[in-house]
Amino acid sequence: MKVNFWLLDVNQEVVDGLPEIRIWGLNENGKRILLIDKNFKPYFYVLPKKEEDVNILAEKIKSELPDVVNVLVEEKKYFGKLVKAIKVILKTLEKIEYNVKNLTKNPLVKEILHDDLRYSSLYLIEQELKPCGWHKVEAEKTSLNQPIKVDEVYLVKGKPEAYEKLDLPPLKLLAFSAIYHTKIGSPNPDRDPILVISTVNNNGETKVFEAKNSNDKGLIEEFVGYIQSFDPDVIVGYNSNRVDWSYLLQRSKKNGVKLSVDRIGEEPHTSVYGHVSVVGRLNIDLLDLAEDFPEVKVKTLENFASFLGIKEEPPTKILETEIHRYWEDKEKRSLLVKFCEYRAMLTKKVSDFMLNFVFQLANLIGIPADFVCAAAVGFRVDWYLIRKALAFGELVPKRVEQSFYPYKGGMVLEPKPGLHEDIAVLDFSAMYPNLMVKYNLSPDTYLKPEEKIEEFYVAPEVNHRFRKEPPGFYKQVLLELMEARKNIQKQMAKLKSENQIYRILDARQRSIKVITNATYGYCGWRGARWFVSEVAEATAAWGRKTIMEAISLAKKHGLEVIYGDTDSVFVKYDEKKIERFLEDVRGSIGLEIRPEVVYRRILFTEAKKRYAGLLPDGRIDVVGLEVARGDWCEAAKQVQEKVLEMVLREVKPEKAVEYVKNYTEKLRSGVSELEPFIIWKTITKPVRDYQVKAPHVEAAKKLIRAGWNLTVGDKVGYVIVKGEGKLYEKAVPYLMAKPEQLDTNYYVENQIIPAALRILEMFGVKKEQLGSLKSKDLTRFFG
DNA sequence: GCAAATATCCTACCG
DNA sequence: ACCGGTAGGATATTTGCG
Repeated sequence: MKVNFWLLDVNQEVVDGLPEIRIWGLNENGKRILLIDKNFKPYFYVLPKKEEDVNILAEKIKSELPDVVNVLVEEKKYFGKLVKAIKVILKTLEKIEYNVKNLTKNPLVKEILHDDLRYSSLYLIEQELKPCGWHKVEAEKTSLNQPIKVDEVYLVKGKPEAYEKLDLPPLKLLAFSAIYHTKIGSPNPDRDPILVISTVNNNGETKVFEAKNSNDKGLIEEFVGYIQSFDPDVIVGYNSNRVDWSYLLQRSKKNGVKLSVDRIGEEPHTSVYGHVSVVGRLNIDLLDLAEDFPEVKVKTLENFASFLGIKEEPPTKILETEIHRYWEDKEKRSLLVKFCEYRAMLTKKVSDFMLNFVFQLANLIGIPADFVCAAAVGFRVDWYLIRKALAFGELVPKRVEQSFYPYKGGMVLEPKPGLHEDIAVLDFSAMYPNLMVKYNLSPDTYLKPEEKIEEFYVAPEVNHRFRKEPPGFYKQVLLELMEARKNIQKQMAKLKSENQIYRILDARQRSIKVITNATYGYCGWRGARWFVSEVAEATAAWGRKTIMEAISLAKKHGLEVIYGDTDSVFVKYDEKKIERFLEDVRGSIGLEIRPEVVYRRILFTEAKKRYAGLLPDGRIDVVGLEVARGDWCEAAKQVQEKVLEMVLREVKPEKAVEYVKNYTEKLRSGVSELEPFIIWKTITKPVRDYQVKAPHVEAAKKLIRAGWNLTVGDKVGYVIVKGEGKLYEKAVPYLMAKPEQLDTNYYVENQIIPAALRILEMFGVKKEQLGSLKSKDLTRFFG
């Protein structure tokens, strides 16, 4: 019989020593199904050192190595070159490692490939199965003797076939949030129980599980029981991969409870990319997705939700340090529970915004959704290319850390400082991808210096050569991506934006854009499987040539160029001239350049990559300046923003001077809250590895000493307090400081005034006018 | 011997 | 654990000065 299904998750099992693939899905009737495929055999490729040895080697492998089912000599491509490869098909997964080790020592063997690709991922790719997409397959009903949480189990008989259908099946989703007990520092699962877990499902039903007398055994059992009875397809949390699942596992172990939350009655386990796998369900950590939004500086659930436009205030604001007091106070405990419910509800709402994109990204990349969320951009591109490579008959290179030389990147023009009126920003659309297509820049088209052929492109400055024909791997992939995106946009144009299909299409085109734009960065990444530095270097070189040509054309058309960065030119707005210029660029450069925005007024300092402009709708765009940064305190950023408003909207710098002066005077008299003065910085390496004593590192050490878990990548929020000595001696985690301790002088002199002066010094303003007490002349007298 | 000048470290931004 | 180009704060080290 034909079975249709939407692919949720996939995993591999070994039954009686033989590997099998398990596909978890939903069918068109909304039933949960499991498909078991026993037909796919593990394999790897062997490349001989000398092509003439291929048959001897193949024979040898077949006769001498254990577990080999079959050996095929195939014509493949490797970095575009035709090669003879031996496909070694095995009966089990067990002997792969042994055989690979054995062959590595064989003098006839040059390289072994595909043994580093997971069996279940290879299956998805080889069978052309796409996660979060619809397929049909010939299968027959079967049953398993282990208890499995699905409506039907099938044995796969044929090759699955994808079909186009955009609608999602009726997925059951469960969002959860947990609160842990602790008196000092971070909660420790060895010591501190789980106090509350709250869940919200996609029907809006809320559940709360509470510890009884600080014993969380019952809580865990009830939580597990609820997951089993609600039986979600998707579980979402926030920071669940790193924190909640491991905490739950450790508390379960301590309580002698089995955390069987998956569909086969087993416990969650950590998988690749730090992702926690729950068999048969998608376990999605929304924090992984927050990493894709650089606008969100401190990645709390609340900040992420607020960025997405979810305006929900917490019932009570509870700091981490206050949790145990709320719990121990019988009257306040309900507030803590409400707070947990609020976080679960926020998690659910964030998932409503994100899931379409997640599903479309998984569908495009071709690996399960929970997997794709946890993978960094480089690995997403990697998996996309692996799938394309197999379709093109290309062998997949291994991921090896390559030696690496820095190379020249994009070109940035010196801005013309000051205020300018009516400035148009014109930029090349998808410059790097288009250059890669235009000049066929790809790992397989790169010509080494000794290679002699007739038709090639030569990159400017760096002189790398690339064959014109045939179209390279990157070119084919990029053309396909760009074409697909155009088609989707055409379909979208026919629909209304509130239509569900429109939203899915939008998510799909966004996921395509992400991969397209990451391809250049990927090709220059030394960890990339298809890393050839010359490709990245040539792309950047062509980029520089292109923008320089655009600049000289702009000048030829009488346009005054104010600034430019990589793929953009900022020119004085003149409709007629710009029109002729754009036309000329299309004709003589052959790439499309588009008007992006016309700023009514724009301010440049002498610095590159930093400016602020007044948009036609009255809003202000701030680029690169302190307002756009996460490592300046909120107060300084707000002052700078106010200053920019007065300068750009009203052109009244003197008004801004008054404002800043009043502000600093008031600030010097003390503050009542710390929040606007917290400075957030990331800990980028283990604290003992730092070569200098930096304020944020000293603050981090204080937190660690107080029992907080701080790991690389975490942000530390600190304030500067009054006292003697170096700045780093006065940096204190904000949780450990009181408003009256704040070193207001530091904030005036080193935060507010520099941020304001950055703008106002363009108008000849001196820091003394803003209330600074520090000046070179004065220190000479008094110092 | 000290302060100014310069170098280095560090983070976060732009495209 | 995607690239290079860039700014700017703070600390560390060197230089200049009889």
